[in-house]
Order: sequence, then C-alpha cells, then structure tokens
Amino acid sequence: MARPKNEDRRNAIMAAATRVIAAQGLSAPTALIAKEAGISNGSLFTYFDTKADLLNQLYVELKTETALAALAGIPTEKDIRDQMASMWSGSLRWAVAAPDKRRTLAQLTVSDEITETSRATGQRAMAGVSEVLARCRKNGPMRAAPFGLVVGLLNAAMDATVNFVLQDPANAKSHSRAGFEAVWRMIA
Amino acid sequence: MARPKNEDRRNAIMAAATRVIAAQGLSAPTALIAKEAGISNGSLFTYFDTKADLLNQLYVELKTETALAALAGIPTEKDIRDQMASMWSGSLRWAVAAPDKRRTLAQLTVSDEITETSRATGQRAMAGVSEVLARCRKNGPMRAAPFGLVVGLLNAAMDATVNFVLQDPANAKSHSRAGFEAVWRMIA
Amino acid sequence: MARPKNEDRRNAIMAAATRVIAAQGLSAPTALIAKEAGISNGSLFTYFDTKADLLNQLYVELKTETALAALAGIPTEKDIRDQMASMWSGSLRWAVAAPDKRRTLAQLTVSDEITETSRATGQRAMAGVSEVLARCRKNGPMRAAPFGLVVGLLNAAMDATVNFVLQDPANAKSHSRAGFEAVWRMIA
Amino acid sequence: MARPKNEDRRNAIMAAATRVIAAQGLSAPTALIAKEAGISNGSLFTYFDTKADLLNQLYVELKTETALAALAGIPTEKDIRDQMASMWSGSLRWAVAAPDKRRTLAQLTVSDEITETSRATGQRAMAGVSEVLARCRKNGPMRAAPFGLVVGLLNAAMDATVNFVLQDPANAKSHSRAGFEAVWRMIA
DNA sequence: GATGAATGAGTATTCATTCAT
DNA sequence: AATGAATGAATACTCATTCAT
Repeated sequence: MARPKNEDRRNAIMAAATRVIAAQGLSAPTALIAKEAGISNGSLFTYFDTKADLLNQLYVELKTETALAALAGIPTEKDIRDQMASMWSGSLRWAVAAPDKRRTLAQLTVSDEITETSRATGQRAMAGVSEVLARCRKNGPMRAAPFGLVVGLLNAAMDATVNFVLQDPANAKSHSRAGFEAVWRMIA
Repeated sequence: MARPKNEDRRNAIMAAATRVIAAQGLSAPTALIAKEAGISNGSLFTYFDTKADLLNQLYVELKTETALAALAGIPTEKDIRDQMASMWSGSLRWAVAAPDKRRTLAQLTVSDEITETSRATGQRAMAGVSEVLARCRKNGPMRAAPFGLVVGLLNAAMDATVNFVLQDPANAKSHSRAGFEAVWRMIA
Repeated sequence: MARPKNEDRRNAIMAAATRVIAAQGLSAPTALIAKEAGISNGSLFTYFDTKADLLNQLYVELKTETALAALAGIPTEKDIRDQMASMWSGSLRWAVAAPDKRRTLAQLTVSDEITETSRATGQRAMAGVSEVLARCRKNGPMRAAPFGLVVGLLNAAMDATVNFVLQDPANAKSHSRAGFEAVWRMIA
Repeated sequence: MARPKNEDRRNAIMAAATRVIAAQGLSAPTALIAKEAGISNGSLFTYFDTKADLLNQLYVELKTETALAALAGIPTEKDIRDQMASMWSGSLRWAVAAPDKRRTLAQLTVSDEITETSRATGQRAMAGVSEVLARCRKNGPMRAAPFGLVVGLLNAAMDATVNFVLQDPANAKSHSRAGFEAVWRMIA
C-alpha cells in the first residue's frame, strides 16, 4: 500500500505524537495522540500498524530533521571550522525552536521499542554530519581515536549545550559559542 | 518486634528492580520485580509505598553510587590532573562493571516519575565530583563559562565514553584515555 | 457513526447490576456485573466512567421507578384516602414484583458512594408522592409536625410492610391493608 | 477458649470498629480498626476469628444495647402507655447520644455478613421490648395483625424519628413526642 | 499473647488493537 | 477510508489472614 493517500493526516499524527509524548512520556495513550491529531482512535491504526510502528517512524523522522537542521545553509565554500560552526549553531537553533521534538527524540532514543533497524536508519540520516566531523578531526588530537567515540562525544556535547541553552535562553549566543569552542578544542 | 523489616530484602528489591528495568524498561511490572527479588508481590509494598516511590529511591541510590565510584581512591595529595584522571577511570570502571545500573539510571533520569526532590538529592550526592571539576577548569578556557554547562559537558563526555567502552571492552584502556584527554583539552 | 453506543446495553448493565448487587452486595465485582450483562469487563467502562458512577445512576433510576410505581394509575378524581390507598398498593405491588430492585435500592441508600446530588435527584423524583402525602396529613394530627418527619414515617412504614409481605406473600393483601390502615391512623 | 483474658482489649476493638465503620462503612480495613483500638493488626485475630466474626459479634452487642436502652428505667408500675413512652424516649436518647453506634448498626443490619443466627440472637435481645409492644396493641386496631408486622412498623417509626431528631436536635423533645403520638395512634 | 511483616488472591481501571457500521 | 464502541489482557495496589519472632 506504500503510503496512505492522506499525507496530511499522517503528519498530523506525527506532530500530535511529538507534542503528547513530550508532555506525557512514551506511555501516552494512542487514543490521546489520535484526539490531539483530530482523528478517531481507530484511524490512527490505518496509518501505523502498531504503536511501536508509530514510535519508530517518529524516531527516524525526528532524527532526520535533526540532521537537516545541522546541515541547512552550511557554507561548503568556507573552511572546515566555519562549516562546523554553522552546523553547531544550526543544530542549536533547531533544538531551541522545537523543544518538544528534542524532548521526544530523547525519550525515543532510550526506549526499548526502537529497533536496531530504525537506529541504523537514523545513523544514515546523520551521514552528512559525520562527514563534516570527520574532516574536523582529521589533523587533530583525536585523529587516531575510533570515529564512533568522536561522534558520541560530539552528540553528547551538543546535548549538554542545548539543555543549557533551554534553561537559560537569554544567553543562548554566548553558551553556544562556549560549547562550540569546547568541542573544537576537543577534536580539532 | 516480630520479624523486623529487613534491610536485605529492601536491597534485594533494589537489585531486582535494577536488573528488571535494565532489561524491560520502566514499565516493568512490580510483580516481576518482586518475583525477581524472591518475595511476594504484596511484600514489595511494605518496603515501598508505590512504584514511583521505589523508582525515586532507586534513582537516588544509583546516583549516589555513581558519585562514590568516581571519588573512591582519589589521590588528594596529587595534582588536579591526576585527581581528575582518577575520577574518570573510577567512573568508567564502575559503569563497565555494572552496566545494568548505568542503563537503569539513564532510564530513571529521563523519567517523569522522578521528583525534583530526588533530583536535588542526586545533585547533592555529586557535590564532591563537582568540586574536583571546578578546580580543573579554574585556570582553563572555560573558566568564565557557566558551571552548569561544564558539568553537562563532562557528564555527556563520560556517557559517550562509557557507551563506547561497553561496545568494545577489549580496548577499554585506550578508549578511556582518549576520552579523558578530550575532556581535559576541553576544560583545563 | 459506527456502532453507536447502545441504550440496550446500558440497560442490560443496569439490570445485571441490580441482580448481582441484590445477591452479593455492593462489593460485587464490576467484572461479574459485566459478565452477567453479557459484555466484556472493559465495555462496562464505556457506559459508566467508574463503578461509583454506575451505582449513582442505578440509585437514581431505581428511586425514580419507585416513584413511578407509586403514582401509576392513581385515581386523581377520587378522594385523598383512595389516592393514598392506590399509592400504597402500587408501591407494594412493585416492591413485591421486583424484590431485587428493592433490595439493591436499600443497599445503595445507605452507601457512602451515593452523592448528595444523586440523593437530591432521587428526592425530586419523589415529589409527586410527597404531594399526595401532604394532602393526607393536612387536617390530621400531624398537620403541625415537620413534613420531613411525616415522610420518614411513611417510608419506614412502607418498608416494614414490604418486608413483611415478602416474607409471607400468601397473605399479601391483608398485610397490605393492615399497613395502610396503620399509616392512615398515623397521619390522616 | 471461651473468652480471651483481656476483656478490655476486646471492648476496645468493638468500640474502634463502631467508630471506624460509622465513618468508612463496612469495607473499613481490619488494620484500621486495630490501629484505632491501639493494638496491632495481627492481635485483632486473637479476639475474633475473622472479620465476619467481629461484625456479627458487634451486631449482637449493638442490638442488645439498643434493647437495654429502651428498657432502662421503664416504670413497670405505671400503665402501658407510660411504659411505652418511656421506651420510646429511652431509645431516642440512646440513639442521639451514640450516633456512631446507630449508624454502624444500620449498616450491619443490611449486610450479607450477618448470619441468621446473629439476627435471631438480636431478636431475642429485643424480647423485653416486644413484650411491652405486645401489651400496647392487645386491645388496639392491630390486635389481629401479625406481630412481626407491628414490630417492623414500630422499628421503622423509631428509625425515622431518630433520623429526624439527629438532623434537627434543637427540637428533639417535640419531634420525639410527635413520633410517639403517631406510633401510639397506629397500634394502641 | 502480642507484634507487624509476609502472603497472594482479588479488583477497578486502562489501553492497544479489532471490527461492525 | 473513517469512526468509535467492543474487547480482554495487563497492572498497581489493597487487605484479610497467617506466622516467624
């Protein structure tokens, strides 16, 4: 059946799920998500086979959006530090603008419901990000470290920075810069 | 006093909860935890008023254990780099030795069931860790950054490193060193 | 609208509850009521939010039925004694014909679950009965007594008579007459 | 084992049960009754085999007390109307002074837990009351009615009157008189 | 006897999923 | 395809009763 006709409804469910899960956690009832999406509880299951299916698709979608936000407007003509800086601030801007998405993605990331397949797809969506990162560290002190470790450190640093910016949005700019500098020292 | 409430049993419940939650997530039935602890399902509730109560106590306990692991055997007479290195490897050793505890703590950390009070208690348990960290960054590039951000970055880096070491334990030593050096560059 | 909520089912639940509560008391499990009504245990809660909700609605319904039974076929054109006699025998006939309803109503009446709102609604349903009673006592020895006391005495007498008739149905007629005469002496 | 040594404790349990049941209904936990009685939950069961046993004994005790209150100070030398009046006001005084006992007895009376044996014992305790009543109606209009019906009517009238007096204690005297006169007209 | 922890059957309610309309 | 009622398995928590101390 490929994709059901009505893409709008699917998106409405995704958006509703994001909001509801951000507020109530992963145990939020599908009936509530459906209601929030303006459809009947039964209809939800014509778009997603099971709740787990919905969660997995949501995970991949949010992960992909994260990657897009990081890469949007990246100045490919400039040097790698500028590219990395662009990625950093793009990610931060997105995270701050859509805290529900971030919060929901965080919950999904630690959930048992998310399959290895979904996680792999998520990784693939992040390929562009990885590529920039790879060039950053090429001549730096972590050039010999396993790449996975470097990715993990970057993600973790980004998470920490976003958390902090969300807590104190007034000084977003300076926190962002501090985070970036720290990361840059770490890998480049 | 007739069969006094037994500390061993309480601990057995805590241990069972840690194991079961690591395997099944926070939605694991209390009945399963009780069974795993070798007691009746009703008995669980003589030690913990509610499931949320159990989760909160478990959170505080695991958080405290984390702090103890970081600080155990720290060479206070040596310089701050050595102290930080000791903290780093102590944490890592504990995390690798007790992956269930780490996994469960991670789930609890993002759960809605954990109260602000519990989180505050957890923070307090980490005071010693914070202190070492504060001395690390005193003269470094992050001396002016908000301390909360520095803590966040450290925790995040530790998480990333632990995750990586758990995936590839054979090279634990070298991953640990790589992580530590990265962190040190970042803050000191 | 897809299988609309079915009035018959609601009635089936009410009837089942009446039967089951008459037999087992108010602590009868909802699952048993559901089974007796021929529906699944979960379905009961699509018709009633909680068990207490079911009990309250049942109370109002039975109280209303009681009033209807008392007033049905009352000879408004005849004198007040005849009207009172009709009310008396109508009530008695109903109570004897539906002992489960009476028994269940008695249990509900003394239950803590029944709200003041429900009790007030029940009172209102009895308005017609009160009116006849008021005319009975207008010129009698209790004309100066508080009306609430008169109502209480009447209800109590009715209860006593019904209890007695149920124990010895063979002589229902004569017991009914004896009860009526006693009441009449009391108030008219 | 006849009666356990410590009569005081047994009485404390009875008193506690009366209070707790008046407040919470028959589903009140035995543990709460025990606590209110100042003993451990386990101890309750050395005085009463089961909860049902406690309820039955309480029923008989309260019923007996009711009878005693009715008969206390009855002027056996005076005529039957005065004796009846004494019984009436004695009952009323007791009911008003100990509303918990009355309320609890009402609950027990409609409970399924009370055995036929207990009910029979309760009846026997009321023998003295019945005797006075029998003499009242001997020459009255109900002389031919079944005695059980007369008893039922009297009890019911008493209940109604007590309920009313409890609601409006300021005019207890006049309500009591009104109730008595009504009853007297009914049977004598 | 007294204590209170241990037991485990019992119960209202929730919720993912199905299916009649 | 949409709806929302129907289903019944699942689960936290309660409580009468037992029993180790």
